Amino acid sequence: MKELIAKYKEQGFRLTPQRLAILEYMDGNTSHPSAEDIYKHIKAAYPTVSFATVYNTLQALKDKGEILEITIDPQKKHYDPNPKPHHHIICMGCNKIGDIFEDYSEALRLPHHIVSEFKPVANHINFYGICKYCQKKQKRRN
Amino acid sequence: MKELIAKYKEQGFRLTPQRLAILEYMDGNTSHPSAEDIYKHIKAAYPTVSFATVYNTLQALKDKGEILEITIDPQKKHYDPNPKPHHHIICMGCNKIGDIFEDYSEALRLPHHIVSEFKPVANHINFYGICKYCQKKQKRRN
DNA sequence: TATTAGATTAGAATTATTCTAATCTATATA
DNA sequence: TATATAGATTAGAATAATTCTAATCTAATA
Ligand SMILES: [Mn+2]
Ligand SMILES: [Mn+2]
Ligand SMILES: [Zn+2]
Ligand SMILES: [Zn+2]
Repeated sequence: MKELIAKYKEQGFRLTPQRLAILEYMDGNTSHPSAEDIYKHIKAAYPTVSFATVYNTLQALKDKGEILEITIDPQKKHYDPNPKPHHHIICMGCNKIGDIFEDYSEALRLPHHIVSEFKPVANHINFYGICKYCQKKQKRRN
Repeated sequence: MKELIAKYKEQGFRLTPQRLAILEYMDGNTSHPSAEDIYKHIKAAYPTVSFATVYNTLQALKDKGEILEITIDPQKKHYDPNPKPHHHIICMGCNKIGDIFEDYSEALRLPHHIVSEFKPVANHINFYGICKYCQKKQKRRN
């Protein structure tokens, strides 16, 4: 975290209290928060913070490659402070997102006709499932 | 297509001209249109068609398992008349989406700690790349 | 301490999607 | 074929996520 801050300063990334709060909230956070989750959290300490700041900061961090934007929840984007390529599983009940650090890249060979149409850059596997909590909820309903 | 219509009638799925137009447009369509793409196309033949009808019909077809909703473009949902599980590659330049029918399921084993937290239901691989057209465009810029 | 490029803010705008409630119609049945 | 009606369509409002704007503020530098 301190190294992070030093690194950002070097890069001329101005460190404002709002940005520090966002960085602190994200640091090591494995909950894959949405912009709103982040906004609400930061707002507790900085009541005048705006969504624009949250989105601007997320965009800046994304551009730097420090966070990932996750496209798995059809409702909204989620953000991941772990930029190391990995995969996700989302609960179809409550949208909770889990990390999957398995490396499947060897197996994900693309067919030739695709490679001749697209230059592949990255890949990301979305697993869909039901979390333990939602499994219980389902049973209760039956 | 005719079988499709027969099948829907059996199921009590009322066949309106708007729905037929949507079905015809989707049938065999590999372009992964968005709701707006579909709306614009249908509107040419049925100028009073509404977005609500497009979304309602897509929802109904999704519920029947006849189409897939694709979460790969962070901007909007795309729809796929091919409900057979398969994967996609999206061009990071123009958002064009291609099909990948490779079967990777054997390789996509989840680690135990995930399986004990989530009951897996499905998976979908998003490949990201640059299509030929956008590759050319990039070169032109250099 | 003064300067200023860049950041923050409130609120408006935009975009995708869903909702509402009035009207219409595909289908079943007499 | 005419009628009844459950279900579909519609225009437009509402909602939700995200982006934009332009006025104000401030972190970093000198
Ligand atoms: Mn993650
Ligand atoms: Mn497809
Ligand atoms: Zn859940
Ligand atoms: Zn392209």
